[in-house]
Amino acid sequence: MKKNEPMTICPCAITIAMLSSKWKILIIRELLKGTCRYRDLREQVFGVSQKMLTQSLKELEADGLVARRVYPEVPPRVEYSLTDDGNSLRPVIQVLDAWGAHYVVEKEPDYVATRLTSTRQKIVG
Amino acid sequence: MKKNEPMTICPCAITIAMLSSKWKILIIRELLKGTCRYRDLREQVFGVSQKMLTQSLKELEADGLVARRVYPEVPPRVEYSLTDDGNSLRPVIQVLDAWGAHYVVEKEPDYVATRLTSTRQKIVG
DNA sequence: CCGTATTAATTACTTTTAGTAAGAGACCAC
DNA sequence: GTGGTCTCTTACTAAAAGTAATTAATACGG
Repeated sequence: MKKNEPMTICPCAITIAMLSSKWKILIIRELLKGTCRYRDLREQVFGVSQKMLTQSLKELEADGLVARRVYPEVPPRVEYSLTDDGNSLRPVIQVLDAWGAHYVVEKEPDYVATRLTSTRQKIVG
Repeated sequence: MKKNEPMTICPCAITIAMLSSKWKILIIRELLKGTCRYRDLREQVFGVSQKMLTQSLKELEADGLVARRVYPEVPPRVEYSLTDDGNSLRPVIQVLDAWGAHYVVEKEPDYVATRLTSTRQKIVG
């Protein structure tokens, strides 16, 4: 926790910073399937609140991973899609997915479910 | 946000649940290099507090990713290492690492540093 | 002896982040 | 006008993370 030290940036940490918060990864995972409206994401990304969805999308846009397109209609229509940088996360998401699937098989779904619903977040969908 | 719905577990979400919190990933990244004492981790995982390190290690142990071995000495010696399941995360960490490195090259280090030190966490090391 | 150093935690407290729920604006169909 | 749709905001609460001080046990220097 020392300050004013020479630091080198750890690439792994960058990825974590960009994706931090479970929601971002799940949002990108959904967007990998194709362009989505805000409403679709809210339905598909199980458990995300409107606030966190908006906030996550804003940050992802700022990081250049997600593109936002507003259609001047009423009711409003906003479409989200992945940029090239966003799409470059496909193999990352795939590996996360594969490891999770492997872990379930190893440990039995019930065991994993216990862990998911313990002190920590209940991520499902 | 509906309740009492039939749910299927998303493998990607499982991975996120197991690794959630930047510290766990950075801790595992360090342990991939070999067995470590608590003290080593505190030095190598830049910025982690004793509390978060202890807490993260406890959860990782509970999830079967990390093994903890205590030597009855004074001052105490506790060694941490990865289990087989923990080691199976190597490709995951590698992909995170690779993507982060690619992102830096794409965006220029200064730009990335800005993002890392904005509203969100300052992960370096 | 007595104070100091060491290691792996823990505890109390503060700050930050996430979650919940309600509302706002803009227009159209009825 | 009343209700409905859609994308956000805002105000508030709960949970998680960060900070800093403290502990237990003992060896070691002087």
